[in-house]
Amino acid sequence: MLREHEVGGSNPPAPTIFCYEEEMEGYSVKEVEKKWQDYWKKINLFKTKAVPQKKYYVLEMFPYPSGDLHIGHMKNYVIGDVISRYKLMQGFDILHPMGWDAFGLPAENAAIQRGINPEKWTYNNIAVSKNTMKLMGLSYDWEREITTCAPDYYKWTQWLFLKLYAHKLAYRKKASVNWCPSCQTVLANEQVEEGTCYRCHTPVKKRDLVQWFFKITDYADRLLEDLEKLDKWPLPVKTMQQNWIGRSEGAEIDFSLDKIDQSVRVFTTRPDTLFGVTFMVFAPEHELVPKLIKGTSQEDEVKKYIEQAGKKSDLERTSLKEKDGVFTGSYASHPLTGEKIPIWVADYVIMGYGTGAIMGVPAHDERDFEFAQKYKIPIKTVIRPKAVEDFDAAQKGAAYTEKGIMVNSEKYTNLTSEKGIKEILKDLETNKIGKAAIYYKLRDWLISRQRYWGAPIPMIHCEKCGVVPVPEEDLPVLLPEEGVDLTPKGKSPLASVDAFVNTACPKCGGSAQRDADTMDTFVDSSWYFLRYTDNKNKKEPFNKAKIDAWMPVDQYIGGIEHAVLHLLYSRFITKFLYDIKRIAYDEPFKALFTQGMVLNKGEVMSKSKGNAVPVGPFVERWGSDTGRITILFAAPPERDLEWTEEGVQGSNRFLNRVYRYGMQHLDEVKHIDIKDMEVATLTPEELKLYKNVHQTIKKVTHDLELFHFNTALAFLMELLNRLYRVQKANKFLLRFAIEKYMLLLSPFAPHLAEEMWQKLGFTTSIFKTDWPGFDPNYIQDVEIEIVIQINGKVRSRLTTEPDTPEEAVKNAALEDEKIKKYLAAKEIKKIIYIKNKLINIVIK
RNA sequence: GCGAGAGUGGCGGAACCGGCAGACGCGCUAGACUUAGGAUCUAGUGCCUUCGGGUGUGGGGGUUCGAGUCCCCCCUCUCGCACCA
Repeated sequence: MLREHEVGGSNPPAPTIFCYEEEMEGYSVKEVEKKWQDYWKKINLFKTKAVPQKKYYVLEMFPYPSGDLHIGHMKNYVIGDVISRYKLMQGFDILHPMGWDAFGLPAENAAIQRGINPEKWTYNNIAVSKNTMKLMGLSYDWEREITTCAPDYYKWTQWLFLKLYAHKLAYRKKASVNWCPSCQTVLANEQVEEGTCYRCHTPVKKRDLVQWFFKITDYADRLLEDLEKLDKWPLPVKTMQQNWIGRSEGAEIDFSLDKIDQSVRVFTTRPDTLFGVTFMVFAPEHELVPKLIKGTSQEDEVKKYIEQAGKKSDLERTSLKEKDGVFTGSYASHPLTGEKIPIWVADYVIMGYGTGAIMGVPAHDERDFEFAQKYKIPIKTVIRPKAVEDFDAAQKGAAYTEKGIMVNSEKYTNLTSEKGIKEILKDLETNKIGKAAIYYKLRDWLISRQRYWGAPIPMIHCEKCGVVPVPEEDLPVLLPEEGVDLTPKGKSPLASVDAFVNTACPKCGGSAQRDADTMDTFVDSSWYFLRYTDNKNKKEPFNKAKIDAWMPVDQYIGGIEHAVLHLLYSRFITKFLYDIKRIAYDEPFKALFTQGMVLNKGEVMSKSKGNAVPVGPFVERWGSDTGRITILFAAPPERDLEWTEEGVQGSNRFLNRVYRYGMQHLDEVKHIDIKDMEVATLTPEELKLYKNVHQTIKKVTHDLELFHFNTALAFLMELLNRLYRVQKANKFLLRFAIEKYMLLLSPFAPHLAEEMWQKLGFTTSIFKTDWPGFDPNYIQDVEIEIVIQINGKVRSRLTTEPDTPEEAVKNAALEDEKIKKYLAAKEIKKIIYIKNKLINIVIK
């Protein structure tokens, strides 16, 4: 018995596992798979057509080349490979490329820790990964390979930056940003998970820094609305994007201030609660706070509070903490009643959303309620539930947050919330103290990184001319290879490379400095799927005709972890390129499939956890086909999959059985042409098998369309079991069954299917053969079983021809011996007949 | 707290519109072939049973001739968001 740790290990393989057919000497899976991989390459099977007629673009998320690929990676690629081969056999012109998301921190860390050049490290890893992919026999067109850290790729990433800049969608601003102290760089909002860095899970800190942003918020509405177009995306991903964009409709309302001759703007989704405002809260970072407290008795206390709040991380400020705050000693006046409203500072209001100031309506907002209770601020009810005449939130001890009927609201009293919102907005607008507004949770995409191994931001800082873009013809701005100290010091390593930084201003020719930051690697991957369509173009990122011929991606496959990262960024960049008329589609991925993870001993398979099963040694021992079947059969692909030794053995057993069956009958069927088969001469038993083949073609095809690979394989196993049970059969029928069987199996176990195909005497690749169709005339079974129920319980069965009329079935059922026994002296109330399925006799 | 998804044998998982629950595989049991079996083949395998049958899809109720599937309530788990005004 193999122990689990031996899977893919270095033990010499047992010969019976290693061979499809134990009797055949020197016949190893390894050699057979190599043979067909070489053959596919030789005949250019996966070469992309320059001009596709009927295109199909299938793509798996490209990996970061960390070296050894493990089974978790393999799952992603195998799913894509099945689809690609299936579509190929259906006559599509396929684009199925692969590449490397090659910029990123691990290369830099390896360089720091072990003194290896990041470029060298990365290209070594690419070589290893690529070699492993070749062992898997994946159907990539390697001519289309791209590498994001190669200058001929990142030149165009920089080009993209310049285009965004030209359209005012790339800008620089000072902002409070997320800083990861471990990675020593800033992060975009999407890259912070529960207050920690998505990569290393160190709690992030806030820092005020000048950084480059992409204005993704300009696209918030379209990114949200167009989710509706993505009917072939999984709902959870769409929901996550929807929540992330976080659109809310409401109003901006201005409150005038007593201390200074300025008003403060708040955002609220509930203008109908305006009469319930009993206080205001400003975020500690709000720009007006210093002005408000200047010279007051509260000044010191407020300053102290702000200072403390500033020290806390986001996590400490938000999670599970009782709200606190301080009174500023200052007041605002109510825009409609003129009432004096006390202004507080509290860190439950954050600068990052809305205007950084809120109107406090404790009666109708849970957070405001909690705050008001703590500081004994009045709670004034202005909305009542429709069904309750006199409602008081303070008495009830909880905020009423639903919509309802307005009360205590002067002329608006007795209006519904919906009506009241409209009326109040109208009046605010007339008085120019408020208007309808829509706010988003989505923030602009912070793309500067203070690290070396990324695409340099193509910008130059000139004392005279300000920020000047590098002219397009000067791209790429190359990363310096010499004299770079990579040790993180909180600023970009490039900043201290004089030869890189010092340059001439493109505008005035005077001395100037290059921007020393590099771009977020998610910028690299936000457009890579476009480059595959024209990966060798030296003049432009892609040719218009070529990209329009291939885009959008028909089927994208990857992990759900990119739901609001890569997938959102890619949609944004695609829409931008559509707007500047570079591409004809404004959504990059027509269909998305998110596969589940591979677990080993209950934990996600990963190198760092030490439970990764590397693909190389595994394939070496068991073959790629066995790995593919194990992955595809064990669970539906969207679900997590527990990798087990038993699963591997079962899959290997299945493939051996397929091969053995083929070999057993090879002599018999080798020279048969199925065109000579006469279905009319088949015996009833043979006809049944013939129909089984047609039924299997139908079911496997159907399941492939739905990504139900596990059930498709179950049907193939079932058919194989039936074939084994047939002792003697018509040669033509056997040939027919084996041929169709190999075709159906080929997307799943391509090497074995190709091998058998050749043994059957074919001289062209099985993948150049049409996917089999079924004859609808041979789908229905020769005879069917009808269940006889009494009061819904199965009591007997009868066998009959399909579509037997109701009367005949009824009579037969009533004549059934077992049934008769149940019916003795009972009154039949009614009989329900479901054609070809069951008959239910209802008795008293 | 909000949002999404899921709960079916010893295990992974099947079951289209409400119509035979447990396909297929693993594991297990017995047998065959064997020097051997960790190969292969055959048969069996939800649970209980007095061998008639009873019972069974997280728990409880309901609709229906009939519910894993539809409706209501509750429990558990996974994932995402998390003071979003």
